[in-house]
Amino acid sequence: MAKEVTNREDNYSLWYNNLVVKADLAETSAVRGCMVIKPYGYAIWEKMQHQLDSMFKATGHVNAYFPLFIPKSFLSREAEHVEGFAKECAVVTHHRLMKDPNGSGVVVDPDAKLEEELVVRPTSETIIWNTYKNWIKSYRDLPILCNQWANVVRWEMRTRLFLRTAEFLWQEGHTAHATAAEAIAETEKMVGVYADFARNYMALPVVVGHKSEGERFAGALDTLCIEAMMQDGKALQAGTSHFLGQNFAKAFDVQFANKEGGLDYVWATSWGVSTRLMGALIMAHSDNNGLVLPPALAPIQVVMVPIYKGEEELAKMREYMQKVGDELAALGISYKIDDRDNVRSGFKFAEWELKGVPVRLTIGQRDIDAGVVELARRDTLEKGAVQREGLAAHIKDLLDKIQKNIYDKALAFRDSQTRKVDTWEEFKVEIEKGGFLLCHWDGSKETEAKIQEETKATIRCIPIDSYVVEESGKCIYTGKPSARRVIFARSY
RNA sequence: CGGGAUGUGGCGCAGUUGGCUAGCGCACCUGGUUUGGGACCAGGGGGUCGAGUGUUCGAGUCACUUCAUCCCGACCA
Repeated sequence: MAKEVTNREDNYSLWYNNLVVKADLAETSAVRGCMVIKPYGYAIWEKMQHQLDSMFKATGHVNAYFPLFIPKSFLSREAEHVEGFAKECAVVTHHRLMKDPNGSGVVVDPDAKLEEELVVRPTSETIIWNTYKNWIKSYRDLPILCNQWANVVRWEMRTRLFLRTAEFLWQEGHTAHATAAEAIAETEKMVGVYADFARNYMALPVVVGHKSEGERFAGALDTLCIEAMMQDGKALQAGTSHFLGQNFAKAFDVQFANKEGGLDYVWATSWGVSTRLMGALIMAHSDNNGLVLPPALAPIQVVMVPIYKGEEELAKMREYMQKVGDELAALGISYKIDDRDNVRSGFKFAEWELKGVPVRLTIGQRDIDAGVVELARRDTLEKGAVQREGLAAHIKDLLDKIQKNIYDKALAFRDSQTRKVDTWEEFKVEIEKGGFLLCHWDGSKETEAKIQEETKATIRCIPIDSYVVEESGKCIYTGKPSARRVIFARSY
């Protein structure tokens, strides 16, 4: 039988697409650019959601929900914001269908035209700030620290499962503060939460940094981000946290009475991560055998496959494996007993590897007799016998090791693909090889645009916690002075 | 919206210069033998060839139109 997954090395895009489909994560839908997230894929997303949500709660945030539809006029209140999103909005113009008078089927009822068109939210700043206006009168009403879990629509020209779909799931935090300092602190705090989540749960090494002016969120004064590197050397923006200044407060006239009795505009932030994180997870760790899930996000951490002959022996195995399962559950480890009788064990091995389950136990009569189980690690593909005695504790320890190993491997890869480049000639050669290029840049939007035009490389971020190189040098493109290096890369 | 390609059972494909009953692999169903790395044997079901028009005695195959999808650009979390 042919391999389910094509080789990463042959065609990274095709490999990625096949993997997503074969591992039962998602598939394209009948609607252009949209995606069906299948139960297994959604289970991973739910793990992410729950972890992120608890981290948001721990930092004082609460959840709320705002409308899907945004009056067109709201979007245009903030000039840069509308410019950034206008080209990719889905617009609702009518509210009723009718029978086609000239044939069969239905047509849009021309009499049901909306007075004002509604935009399906590409992001919720405008509708939320229009709401916050009513919530905020005094400094005593601040801060407001809300998050919403929602879907948004951005009508992209070209889509790719998880990484860029016309509709996607995400969370968006929107906060309101009395002072700029407090809002900036919030922006920094939340990008820190994202970095923590990416590193410790997704096992994804990320660089925290500032976006350049050209890459900044439409309407923000500053955008902080986490940037990751995929196994093909391309960069992926995995999360953003924006300091919005008073732009939205001014656009929606949100003022509050300060302690001194004067009126001030509110300071705002917004921050979000999306199902794109699923794409990052898949592309960062998977190999040619399929998905590799970090234990912290694996819906199933341990799968047990019985080896048996006949009903009677299967029943015995079930009983034996259930005891192992109970011990695992007692330590908070999720497991699955794959007792399907209609597929062979070899098939099961391959299938669970494809789905990225971190640990597999194979148990047959000869293991029981010897007081061992066969244990296979997904991350290293090693397998060997482990004593039945103390098995659950051993696995608990092992899951931590696997989590760390996956992170270390990704980090080592990223470091190996990151290098300093000092001349324009060298830059043009190196960018073709992929990876992060640490370069001096004169800080201008124009230079960044020209470099992008000529090489398709963008400034991923001005790093603040990894690859920080504060040194004077000359811009690789213009030769003008520069005080630090920034990260250039091609990106998704 | 520009450049390129592809549409044939659920999926992946073959189908020579138009020709007879449209094939193959995987998957599926039935029976049996198997079961420690994606089993094997036998039997079986399922497609009018993206859609439309035309040329022809005859079209999966040729022409035109149209739709859809994918890739490369522009756009992007």
